[in-house]
Amino acid sequence: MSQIKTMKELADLAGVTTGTVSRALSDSPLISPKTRERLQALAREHGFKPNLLARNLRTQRTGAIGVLIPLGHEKGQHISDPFFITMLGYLADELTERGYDLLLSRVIPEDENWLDQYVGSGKIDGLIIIGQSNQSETLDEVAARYRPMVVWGGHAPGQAHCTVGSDNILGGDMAAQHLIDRGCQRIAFFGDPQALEIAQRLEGCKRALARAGLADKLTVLPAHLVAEAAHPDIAGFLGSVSERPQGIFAASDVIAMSALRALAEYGLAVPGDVKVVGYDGLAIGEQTVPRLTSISQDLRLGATTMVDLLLRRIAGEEAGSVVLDPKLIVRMSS
Amino acid sequence: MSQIKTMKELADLAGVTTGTVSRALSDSPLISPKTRERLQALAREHGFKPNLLARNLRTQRTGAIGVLIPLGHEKGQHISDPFFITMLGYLADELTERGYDLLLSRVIPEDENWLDQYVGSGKIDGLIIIGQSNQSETLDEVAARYRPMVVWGGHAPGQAHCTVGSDNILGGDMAAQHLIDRGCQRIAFFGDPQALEIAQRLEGCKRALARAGLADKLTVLPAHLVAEAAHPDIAGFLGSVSERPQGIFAASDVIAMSALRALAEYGLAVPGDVKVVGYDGLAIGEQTVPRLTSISQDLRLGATTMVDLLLRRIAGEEAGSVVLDPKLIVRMSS
DNA sequence: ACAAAAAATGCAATCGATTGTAAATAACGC
DNA sequence: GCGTTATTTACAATCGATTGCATTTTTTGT
Repeated sequence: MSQIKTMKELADLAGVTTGTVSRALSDSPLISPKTRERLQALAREHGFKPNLLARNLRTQRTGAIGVLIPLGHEKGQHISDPFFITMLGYLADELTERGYDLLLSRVIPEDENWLDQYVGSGKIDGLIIIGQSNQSETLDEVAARYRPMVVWGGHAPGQAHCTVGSDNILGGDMAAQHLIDRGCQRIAFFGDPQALEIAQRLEGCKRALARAGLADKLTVLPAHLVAEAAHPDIAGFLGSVSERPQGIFAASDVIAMSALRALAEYGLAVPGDVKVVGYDGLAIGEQTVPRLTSISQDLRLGATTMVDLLLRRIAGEEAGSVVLDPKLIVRMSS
Repeated sequence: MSQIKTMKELADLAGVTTGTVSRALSDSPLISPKTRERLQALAREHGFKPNLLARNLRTQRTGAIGVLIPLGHEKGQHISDPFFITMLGYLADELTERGYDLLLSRVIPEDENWLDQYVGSGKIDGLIIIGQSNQSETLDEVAARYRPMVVWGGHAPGQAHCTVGSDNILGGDMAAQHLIDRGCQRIAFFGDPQALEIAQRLEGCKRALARAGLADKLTVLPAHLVAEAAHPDIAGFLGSVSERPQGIFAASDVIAMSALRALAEYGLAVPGDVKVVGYDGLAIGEQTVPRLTSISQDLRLGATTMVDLLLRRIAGEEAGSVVLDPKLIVRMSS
């Protein structure tokens, strides 16, 4: 019952060669059922697990997918951000279900070839990147020579990298339209449009307002994405603004939560005095007081789609970007 | 400028052997400064990155730490649970800072040797497990033969596996004492004591109540850990209980958030009618309305400590369990 | 019972790096 | 200039599995 660590040991024990053991353990048809049984039993008995590194080296696949979170324009942003975390959870579920491991790295894009560190190191079969941050050009460049890569984020015409994300313009439109339907005339947008996704949401928001003839009633506050940083932004805004907005469209649920808190601190009732709509549809929106109305992105579907596309790209197929439908979830804050 | 993929190619190009290239790239003193310069420049120029799998196979280390989340007693629990996620983020920060990758897997312990799947597969140098769930025996058993393993969770006398966690008994005591100090006479504990950590928090809670002569004023509700499942538990409890508790000690912040929402739905003011204390001190507690009082665990320190212990164990040193001090963070809910 | 076809196993190269040791080259003293 | 010691570099084994091909064993047909 000594510890069997390698195929050689097991082979010697059974009086065969490593080739035979390898075939027996992988249910090769080239092996007789009898010896297969015998070797599998022996392996089980001694708790033998083949070394995956060696296998991967030989087969040239690692069984791991890299997940990268580039933190370009928001240094303070943490992996523990609810959005990342939610997406990460879904990805982990999806990947482990298909037999892949998930290699997680947080990257601060400092030197320019931060992506090349990963790609071609042989550790991963493919790459999923959560959020474009402000690195769209780098992503485009790498996408040209590294195929198995999928990015969560906004899709723009002429973009070279494969993305999955919701229709941010439509989503922004829906959010603003909902506020208008609820009677809001003055609307504030909270979010920094230097990120592509947020810029698109703002664009949709403007479109809806223009349609309703309220184009000049919009205020844009480039709030931070990180909750701790967003709160002072918002509190400052609420304290200084002359005409209070009747509706707030926050570019993410995290920003919306900060807004809810700031509003409560100013003694403003939600949705009585101010109505609030977020974006993402995170589960955490169920737990706020009041529960948060939001544009939902169906991140589970997004994760599934990203993994699908990625595996097809790994297999050598062509697979283009996918734009998902956003959905308005009306809860209590509007 | 063709793509150089292996050392052999680079060696041929430079007219040396792979051994020389290997030494040059690893700054070996056995190499002349001149050729080292030359080879390093050549490698840079052609964007050559050594294959990590091959290196790892040879050096017998992988540079990756496995992080496992066993979901024993709560199948519905998701990796996207705020606590996991927060811990995961800190671990990712800490590990990447020390040059390790983080290999994430969610495991549902079905067959008994779920842990052996991981250990000895050669993919990881060490293992961090977040939460004992109801798998303490398995962990003890594996710890006996697999050294580089650290577990987040409760520490009990006679435990074989190395743990990092807060002093749950003390933390529970502090939470209950705080509620008592705030004038609460009837106290409810929300949490399922079949998990070790929660059982210990309850024990501390009872200790404080006994000290104040309130031992018979405690109600225990074995609420689920998952927010979606906890809410009906709690709403049902609040609807059916004859004497409303004045203070609620929730065994986790996630449960506390569900409690806040349920209380709001019943029209109960927090902290006016009912005071609430959570456990974990998650950032998300800053965003609730009202902001949540909680027993903080300093998860960042916990992550640092786990990684420290793990690396020492990998190096062959002995390293025992660490118990961290819990801290009361008073916010607005009590 | 024997040749031919089929099945099972052994042999050895391979994946891409690392590293101990041997060989070749350079540096040095006298 | 030659022997001797230092430096450099080349050679080849190694990590642990996979797999094409050669070889042996078994099965089948007659």
